[in-house]
Amino acid sequence: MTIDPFHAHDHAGCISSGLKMAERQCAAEGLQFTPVRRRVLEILLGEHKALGAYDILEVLRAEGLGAQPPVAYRALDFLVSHGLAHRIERLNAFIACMHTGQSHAPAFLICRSCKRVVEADTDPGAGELARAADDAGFTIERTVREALGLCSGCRAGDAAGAPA
Amino acid sequence: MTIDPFHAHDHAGCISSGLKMAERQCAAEGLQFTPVRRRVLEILLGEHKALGAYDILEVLRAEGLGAQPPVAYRALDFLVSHGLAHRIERLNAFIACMHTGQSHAPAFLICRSCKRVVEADTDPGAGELARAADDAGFTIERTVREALGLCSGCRAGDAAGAPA
DNA sequence: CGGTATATGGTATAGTATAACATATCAAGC
DNA sequence: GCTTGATATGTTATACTATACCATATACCG
Repeated sequence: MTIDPFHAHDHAGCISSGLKMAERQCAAEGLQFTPVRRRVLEILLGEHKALGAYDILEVLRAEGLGAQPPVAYRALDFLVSHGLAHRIERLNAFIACMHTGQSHAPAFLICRSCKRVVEADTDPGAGELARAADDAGFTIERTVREALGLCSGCRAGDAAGAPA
Repeated sequence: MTIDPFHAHDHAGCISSGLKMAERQCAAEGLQFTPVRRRVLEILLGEHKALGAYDILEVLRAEGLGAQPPVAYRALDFLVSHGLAHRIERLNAFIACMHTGQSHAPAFLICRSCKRVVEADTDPGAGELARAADDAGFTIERTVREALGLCSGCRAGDAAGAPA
Protein backbone atom coordinates (compact mmCIF):
# COMPACT_ATOMS: atom_id res chain seq x y z
CA MET A 1 0.00 0.00 0.00
CA THR A 2 1.45 3.40 -0.87
CA ILE A 3 -0.61 6.13 0.78
CA ASP A 4 -2.91 5.53 3.73
CA PRO A 5 -5.38 8.40 3.90
CA PHE A 6 -6.74 7.12 7.20
CA HIS A 7 -3.60 8.57 8.74
CA ALA A 8 -1.62 11.79 8.51
CA HIS A 9 0.23 12.39 5.27
CA ASP A 10 1.43 15.13 2.95
CA HIS A 11 -1.91 15.90 1.37
CA ALA A 12 -0.79 18.74 -0.88
CA GLY A 13 1.65 16.21 -2.26
CA CYS A 14 -1.22 13.84 -3.12
CA ILE A 15 -2.72 16.48 -5.36
CA SER A 16 0.37 17.76 -7.08
CA SER A 17 1.92 14.37 -7.64
CA GLY A 18 -1.39 12.92 -8.82
CA LEU A 19 -1.73 15.67 -11.40
CA LYS A 20 1.86 15.25 -12.52
CA MET A 21 1.45 11.52 -12.97
CA ALA A 22 -1.68 12.13 -15.01
CA GLU A 23 0.02 14.71 -17.22
CA ARG A 24 2.88 12.34 -17.85
CA GLN A 25 0.58 9.45 -18.68
CA CYS A 26 -1.58 11.51 -21.03
CA ALA A 27 1.48 12.85 -22.84
CA ALA A 28 2.89 9.37 -23.19
CA GLU A 29 -0.33 7.92 -24.57
CA GLY A 30 -1.34 10.86 -26.73
CA LEU A 31 -4.44 11.63 -24.65
CA GLN A 32 -5.87 15.11 -24.29
CA PHE A 33 -5.70 16.21 -20.67
CA THR A 34 -8.21 19.02 -21.15
CA PRO A 35 -9.12 21.66 -18.56
CA VAL A 36 -12.32 19.92 -17.47
CA ARG A 37 -10.61 16.55 -17.13
CA ARG A 38 -7.73 18.08 -15.26
CA ARG A 39 -10.02 19.97 -12.92
CA VAL A 40 -12.16 16.91 -12.19
CA LEU A 41 -9.09 14.88 -11.31
CA GLU A 42 -7.90 17.73 -9.12
CA ILE A 43 -11.24 17.82 -7.31
CA LEU A 44 -11.07 14.08 -6.70
CA LEU A 45 -7.48 14.32 -5.51
CA GLY A 46 -8.52 16.98 -3.04
CA GLU A 47 -10.44 14.44 -0.96
CA HIS A 48 -9.75 10.92 0.09
CA LYS A 49 -13.46 10.38 -0.15
CA ALA A 50 -15.57 9.19 -3.02
CA LEU A 51 -17.48 12.01 -4.69
CA GLY A 52 -20.71 11.61 -6.63
CA ALA A 53 -20.91 12.86 -10.19
CA TYR A 54 -23.30 15.57 -9.06
CA ASP A 55 -20.95 16.74 -6.30
CA ILE A 56 -18.34 17.28 -8.98
CA LEU A 57 -20.80 18.89 -11.34
CA GLU A 58 -21.67 21.41 -8.65
CA VAL A 59 -18.06 22.56 -8.50
CA LEU A 60 -17.69 22.68 -12.27
CA ARG A 61 -20.89 24.68 -12.52
CA ALA A 62 -19.69 27.22 -9.96
CA GLU A 63 -16.50 27.63 -11.95
CA GLY A 64 -18.17 27.93 -15.32
CA LEU A 65 -16.61 24.71 -16.61
CA GLY A 66 -19.89 23.05 -17.47
CA ALA A 67 -23.40 22.92 -16.14
CA GLN A 68 -24.96 19.67 -17.38
CA PRO A 69 -24.56 16.11 -16.09
CA PRO A 70 -22.86 14.78 -19.22
CA VAL A 71 -19.97 17.16 -18.65
CA ALA A 72 -19.15 15.51 -15.36
CA TYR A 73 -19.87 11.99 -16.54
CA ARG A 74 -17.70 12.38 -19.62
CA ALA A 75 -14.74 13.62 -17.65
CA LEU A 76 -15.20 10.82 -15.11
CA ASP A 77 -15.49 8.22 -17.86
CA PHE A 78 -12.24 9.46 -19.32
CA LEU A 79 -10.43 9.30 -15.99
CA VAL A 80 -11.80 5.88 -15.11
CA SER A 81 -11.15 4.35 -18.51
CA HIS A 82 -7.53 5.46 -18.38
CA GLY A 83 -6.97 4.33 -14.82
CA LEU A 84 -6.67 7.82 -13.34
CA ALA A 85 -9.75 7.37 -11.18
CA HIS A 86 -11.93 4.52 -9.97
CA ARG A 87 -15.61 4.05 -9.55
CA ILE A 88 -16.78 2.82 -6.14
CA GLU A 89 -19.79 0.69 -7.03
CA ARG A 90 -21.14 0.52 -3.55
CA LEU A 91 -21.33 4.31 -3.31
CA ASN A 92 -22.14 5.21 -6.91
CA ALA A 93 -19.20 7.55 -6.60
CA PHE A 94 -15.67 8.16 -7.79
CA ILE A 95 -12.22 8.51 -6.32
CA ALA A 96 -8.80 9.45 -7.69
CA CYS A 97 -6.45 6.58 -8.29
CA MET A 98 -3.63 6.40 -5.76
CA HIS A 99 -1.47 4.01 -7.77
CA THR A 100 -1.34 5.60 -11.19
CA GLY A 101 0.99 3.86 -13.56
CA GLN A 102 1.08 0.52 -11.79
CA SER A 103 -1.07 -2.10 -13.45
CA HIS A 104 -3.36 -3.05 -10.66
CA ALA A 105 -6.47 -4.79 -9.43
CA PRO A 106 -7.66 -2.27 -6.89
CA ALA A 107 -9.52 -3.09 -3.71
CA PHE A 108 -11.09 -0.46 -1.48
CA LEU A 109 -11.64 -0.05 2.24
CA ILE A 110 -14.54 2.30 2.89
CA CYS A 111 -15.06 3.75 6.38
CA ARG A 112 -18.75 4.23 7.09
CA SER A 113 -18.01 6.77 9.79
CA CYS A 114 -15.50 9.24 8.32
CA LYS A 115 -16.34 8.24 4.71
CA ARG A 116 -12.70 8.04 3.72
CA VAL A 117 -11.71 5.42 1.18
CA VAL A 118 -8.32 3.79 0.91
CA GLU A 119 -7.16 2.02 -2.20
CA ALA A 120 -5.19 -1.14 -1.61
CA ASP A 121 -3.25 -2.56 -4.46
CA THR A 122 -3.51 -6.31 -4.69
CA ASP A 123 -2.39 -9.22 -6.75
CA PRO A 124 -4.90 -9.70 -9.57
CA GLY A 125 -4.30 -13.45 -9.74
CA ALA A 126 -4.84 -14.08 -6.06
CA GLY A 127 -7.94 -14.08 -3.97
CA GLU A 128 -11.23 -15.85 -3.73
CA LEU A 129 -12.67 -14.47 -6.93
CA ALA A 130 -9.80 -15.84 -8.99
CA ARG A 131 -10.12 -19.23 -7.36
CA ALA A 132 -13.89 -19.36 -7.88
CA ALA A 133 -13.43 -18.30 -11.50
CA ASP A 134 -10.89 -21.04 -12.11
CA ASP A 135 -13.27 -23.63 -10.70
CA ALA A 136 -16.06 -22.48 -13.01
CA GLY A 137 -14.00 -21.92 -16.15
CA PHE A 138 -14.89 -18.25 -15.97
CA THR A 139 -12.65 -15.58 -17.52
CA ILE A 140 -12.40 -12.48 -15.35
CA GLU A 141 -12.14 -9.14 -17.13
CA ARG A 142 -12.73 -6.78 -14.26
CA THR A 143 -13.25 -7.14 -10.53
CA VAL A 144 -15.07 -5.13 -7.91
CA ARG A 145 -13.65 -5.52 -4.42
CA GLU A 146 -14.90 -3.19 -1.75
CA ALA A 147 -15.02 -3.58 2.01
CA LEU A 148 -17.23 -1.48 4.26
CA GLY A 149 -16.44 -1.01 7.89
CA LEU A 150 -14.65 1.21 10.34
CA CYS A 151 -11.14 2.57 10.05
CA SER A 152 -8.91 2.37 13.09
CA GLY A 153 -9.41 6.01 14.06
CA CYS A 154 -13.20 5.81 13.92
CA ARG A 155 -13.36 2.50 15.75
CA ALA A 156 -11.56 4.09 18.67
CA GLY A 157 -14.16 6.82 19.07
CA ASP A 158 -17.24 5.09 17.75
CA ALA A 159 -18.22 1.46 17.95
CA ALA A 160 -21.65 1.75 16.34
CA GLY A 161 -22.99 5.08 15.10
CA ALA A 162 -21.58 7.60 12.65
CA PRO A 163 -20.74 11.10 13.93
CA ALA A 164 -19.21 13.21 11.14
CA MET B 1 -19.72 -24.14 -4.78
CA THR B 2 -23.14 -25.77 -4.70
CA ILE B 3 -25.06 -24.92 -7.86
CA ASP B 4 -23.40 -23.71 -11.04
CA PRO B 5 -26.05 -21.99 -13.15
CA PHE B 6 -23.62 -21.65 -16.03
CA HIS B 7 -24.23 -25.35 -16.67
CA ALA B 8 -27.21 -27.65 -16.86
CA HIS B 9 -28.98 -28.33 -13.59
CA ASP B 10 -32.39 -29.14 -12.13
CA HIS B 11 -33.81 -25.67 -12.34
CA ALA B 12 -37.29 -26.45 -11.02
CA GLY B 13 -35.42 -27.76 -8.00
CA CYS B 14 -33.68 -24.39 -7.53
CA ILE B 15 -37.04 -22.72 -7.14
CA SER B 16 -38.81 -25.22 -4.92
CA SER B 17 -35.86 -25.85 -2.66
CA GLY B 18 -35.11 -22.13 -2.42
CA LEU B 19 -38.65 -21.43 -1.32
CA LYS B 20 -38.58 -24.28 1.14
CA MET B 21 -35.36 -23.08 2.71
CA ALA B 22 -36.83 -19.61 3.04
CA GLU B 23 -40.01 -20.90 4.66
CA ARG B 24 -37.99 -22.88 7.13
CA GLN B 25 -35.74 -19.96 7.98
CA CYS B 26 -38.63 -17.54 8.43
CA ALA B 27 -40.48 -19.98 10.65
CA ALA B 28 -37.37 -20.55 12.75
CA GLU B 29 -36.68 -16.85 13.19
CA GLY B 30 -40.26 -15.69 13.61
CA LEU B 31 -40.26 -13.69 10.37
CA GLN B 32 -43.35 -13.10 8.28
CA PHE B 33 -42.94 -14.70 4.87
CA THR B 34 -45.80 -12.73 3.34
CA PRO B 35 -47.23 -13.24 -0.16
CA VAL B 36 -45.31 -10.35 -1.70
CA ARG B 37 -42.04 -11.44 -0.14
CA ARG B 38 -42.60 -15.00 -1.18
CA ARG B 39 -43.47 -14.03 -4.72
CA VAL B 40 -40.45 -11.76 -5.07
CA LEU B 41 -38.14 -14.53 -3.93
CA GLU B 42 -39.84 -16.88 -6.36
CA ILE B 43 -39.32 -14.43 -9.21
CA LEU B 44 -35.65 -14.13 -8.34
CA LEU B 45 -35.27 -17.90 -8.05
CA GLY B 46 -36.77 -18.25 -11.52
CA GLU B 47 -33.68 -16.74 -13.12
CA HIS B 48 -30.01 -17.10 -12.49
CA LYS B 49 -29.74 -13.51 -13.52
CA ALA B 50 -29.85 -10.38 -11.46
CA LEU B 51 -33.15 -8.55 -11.77
CA GLY B 52 -33.66 -4.84 -11.21
CA ALA B 53 -36.23 -3.67 -8.69
CA TYR B 54 -38.33 -2.33 -11.53
CA ASP B 55 -38.25 -5.65 -13.40
CA ILE B 56 -39.73 -7.24 -10.32
CA LEU B 57 -42.21 -4.44 -9.82
CA GLU B 58 -43.49 -5.02 -13.34
CA VAL B 59 -44.37 -8.61 -12.49
CA LEU B 60 -45.96 -7.66 -9.18
CA ARG B 61 -48.00 -4.99 -10.91
CA ALA B 62 -49.27 -7.43 -13.53
CA GLU B 63 -50.35 -9.77 -10.74
CA GLY B 64 -52.03 -7.13 -8.61
CA LEU B 65 -49.52 -7.54 -5.79
CA GLY B 66 -48.44 -3.91 -5.71
CA ALA B 67 -47.89 -1.14 -8.18
CA GLN B 68 -45.45 1.30 -6.57
CA PRO B 69 -41.66 1.16 -6.24
CA PRO B 70 -41.67 0.90 -2.45
CA VAL B 71 -43.51 -2.41 -2.67
CA ALA B 72 -40.65 -3.99 -4.58
CA TYR B 73 -37.91 -2.30 -2.58
CA ARG B 74 -39.44 -3.30 0.74
CA ALA B 75 -39.67 -6.94 -0.24
CA LEU B 76 -36.12 -6.87 -1.59
CA ASP B 77 -34.82 -5.19 1.56
CA PHE B 78 -36.43 -7.93 3.62
CA LEU B 79 -34.92 -10.70 1.53
CA VAL B 80 -31.47 -9.12 1.45
CA SER B 81 -31.39 -8.29 5.14
CA HIS B 82 -32.23 -11.87 6.03
CA GLY B 83 -29.78 -13.38 3.61
CA LEU B 84 -32.39 -14.80 1.23
CA ALA B 85 -31.22 -12.62 -1.64
CA HIS B 86 -28.19 -10.53 -2.49
CA ARG B 87 -27.71 -7.18 -4.10
CA ILE B 88 -25.27 -7.05 -7.01
CA GLU B 89 -23.74 -3.59 -6.68
CA ARG B 90 -22.26 -3.50 -10.11
CA LEU B 91 -25.66 -4.08 -11.71
CA ASN B 92 -27.92 -2.26 -9.25
CA ALA B 93 -29.86 -5.49 -9.23
CA PHE B 94 -30.79 -8.46 -7.08
CA ILE B 95 -30.41 -12.21 -7.14
CA ALA B 96 -31.71 -15.06 -4.99
CA CYS B 97 -29.24 -16.51 -2.56
CA MET B 98 -27.98 -19.94 -3.57
CA HIS B 99 -26.51 -20.82 -0.18
CA THR B 100 -29.31 -20.07 2.22
CA GLY B 101 -28.58 -21.07 5.75
CA GLN B 102 -24.81 -21.16 5.47
CA SER B 103 -23.11 -18.16 6.98
CA HIS B 104 -21.23 -16.83 4.04
CA ALA B 105 -19.25 -14.06 2.42
CA PRO B 106 -20.60 -14.30 -1.08
CA ALA B 107 -18.65 -13.51 -4.22
CA PHE B 108 -20.24 -13.31 -7.65
CA LEU B 109 -19.16 -14.15 -11.18
CA ILE B 110 -21.15 -12.11 -13.68
CA CYS B 111 -21.11 -13.09 -17.35
CA ARG B 112 -21.39 -10.01 -19.56
CA SER B 113 -22.64 -12.08 -22.46
CA CYS B 114 -25.41 -14.34 -21.12
CA LYS B 115 -25.94 -12.15 -18.02
CA ARG B 116 -26.03 -15.12 -15.71
CA VAL B 117 -24.60 -14.71 -12.23
CA VAL B 118 -23.09 -17.45 -10.12
CA GLU B 119 -22.66 -17.13 -6.40
CA ALA B 120 -19.46 -18.57 -5.03
CA ASP B 121 -19.21 -19.14 -1.35
CA THR B 122 -15.88 -18.13 0.07
CA ASP B 123 -13.95 -17.94 3.26
CA PRO B 124 -14.72 -14.56 4.87
CA GLY B 125 -11.34 -14.36 6.56
CA ALA B 126 -9.31 -15.01 3.44
CA GLY B 127 -8.58 -12.88 0.46
CA GLU B 128 -6.94 -9.64 -0.41
CA LEU B 129 -9.50 -7.43 1.28
CA ALA B 130 -8.94 -9.10 4.64
CA ARG B 131 -5.18 -8.79 4.28
CA ALA B 132 -5.40 -5.12 3.30
CA ALA B 133 -7.75 -4.45 6.20
CA ASP B 134 -5.38 -6.10 8.67
CA ASP B 135 -2.53 -3.94 7.41
CA ALA B 136 -4.57 -0.77 7.89
CA GLY B 137 -6.24 -1.65 11.20
CA PHE B 138 -9.58 -1.53 9.42
CA THR B 139 -12.58 -3.53 10.70
CA ILE B 140 -14.58 -5.07 7.87
CA GLU B 141 -18.35 -5.28 8.34
CA ARG B 142 -19.43 -6.18 4.85
CA THR B 143 -17.68 -6.94 1.58
CA VAL B 144 -18.58 -6.56 -2.06
CA ARG B 145 -16.81 -9.02 -4.34
CA GLU B 146 -17.95 -9.22 -7.93
CA ALA B 147 -16.11 -10.31 -11.04
CA LEU B 148 -17.21 -9.43 -14.56
CA GLY B 149 -16.18 -11.50 -17.51
CA LEU B 150 -17.21 -14.39 -19.69
CA CYS B 151 -18.46 -17.77 -18.56
CA SER B 152 -17.02 -20.84 -20.22
CA GLY B 153 -20.00 -21.36 -22.52
CA CYS B 154 -19.98 -17.79 -23.77
CA ARG B 155 -16.24 -17.68 -24.25
CA ALA B 156 -16.51 -20.63 -26.61
CA GLY B 157 -18.98 -18.88 -28.91
CA ASP B 158 -18.00 -15.28 -28.39
CA ALA B 159 -14.63 -13.74 -27.71
CA ALA B 160 -15.71 -10.11 -27.78
CA GLY B 161 -19.33 -9.13 -28.42
CA ALA B 162 -22.53 -10.07 -26.65
CA PRO B 163 -25.14 -12.12 -28.57
CA ALA B 164 -28.10 -12.89 -26.29
C1' DC C 1 -59.62 -7.62 23.27
C1' DG C 2 -56.51 -3.73 23.44
C1' DG C 3 -52.07 -2.10 22.34
C1' DT C 4 -47.77 -2.15 19.95
C1' DA C 5 -44.97 -3.52 16.39
C1' DT C 6 -44.90 -4.74 11.75
C1' DA C 7 -46.53 -4.80 6.96
C1' DT C 8 -49.00 -2.68 3.06
C1' DG C 9 -50.52 0.94 -0.14
C1' DG C 10 -49.73 5.11 -2.01
C1' DT C 11 -47.84 10.05 -3.39
C1' DA C 12 -44.23 12.62 -4.28
C1' DT C 13 -39.58 13.52 -4.99
C1' DA C 14 -34.53 12.74 -4.76
C1' DG C 15 -30.49 10.89 -6.81
C1' DT C 16 -27.93 8.63 -10.63
C1' DA C 17 -27.05 8.08 -15.56
C1' DT C 18 -27.38 8.22 -20.63
C1' DA C 19 -29.31 8.94 -25.51
C1' DA C 20 -29.19 12.07 -29.00
C1' DC C 21 -27.97 16.08 -31.52
C1' DA C 22 -25.43 20.47 -32.57
C1' DT C 23 -21.17 22.91 -32.35
C1' DA C 24 -16.39 23.55 -31.61
C1' DT C 25 -11.61 22.23 -31.36
C1' DC C 26 -7.64 19.40 -32.36
C1' DA C 27 -4.04 16.94 -35.17
C1' DA C 28 -2.29 15.50 -39.37
C1' DG C 29 -1.70 15.41 -44.27
C1' DC C 30 -1.67 17.87 -48.38
C1' DG D 1 -2.72 27.47 -44.29
C1' DC D 2 -6.62 24.68 -45.45
C1' DT D 3 -9.21 20.40 -45.55
C1' DT D 4 -10.63 16.56 -43.27
C1' DG D 5 -11.63 13.20 -39.89
C1' DA D 6 -11.50 12.31 -35.12
C1' DT D 7 -12.20 13.97 -30.69
C1' DA D 8 -14.21 17.02 -27.21
C1' DT D 9 -17.82 20.25 -25.56
C1' DG D 10 -22.44 22.08 -24.75
C1' DT D 11 -27.25 21.26 -24.17
C1' DT D 12 -31.94 19.20 -24.04
C1' DA D 13 -34.58 15.77 -22.71
C1' DT D 14 -35.46 11.59 -20.55
C1' DA D 15 -34.59 7.02 -18.39
C1' DC D 16 -33.40 4.45 -14.50
C1' DT D 17 -32.74 3.73 -9.46
C1' DA D 18 -34.12 4.71 -4.79
C1' DT D 19 -36.23 6.73 -0.61
C1' DA D 20 -38.94 10.02 2.57
C1' DC D 21 -43.22 10.35 4.21
C1' DC D 22 -48.08 9.62 5.49
C1' DA D 23 -52.24 6.71 6.00
C1' DT D 24 -54.23 2.30 6.73
C1' DA D 25 -54.35 -2.48 7.77
C1' DT D 26 -52.78 -6.76 9.80
C1' DA D 27 -50.27 -9.68 13.03
C1' DC D 28 -48.67 -10.89 17.52
C1' DC D 29 -48.65 -10.67 22.51
C1' DG D 30 -50.02 -9.83 26.96
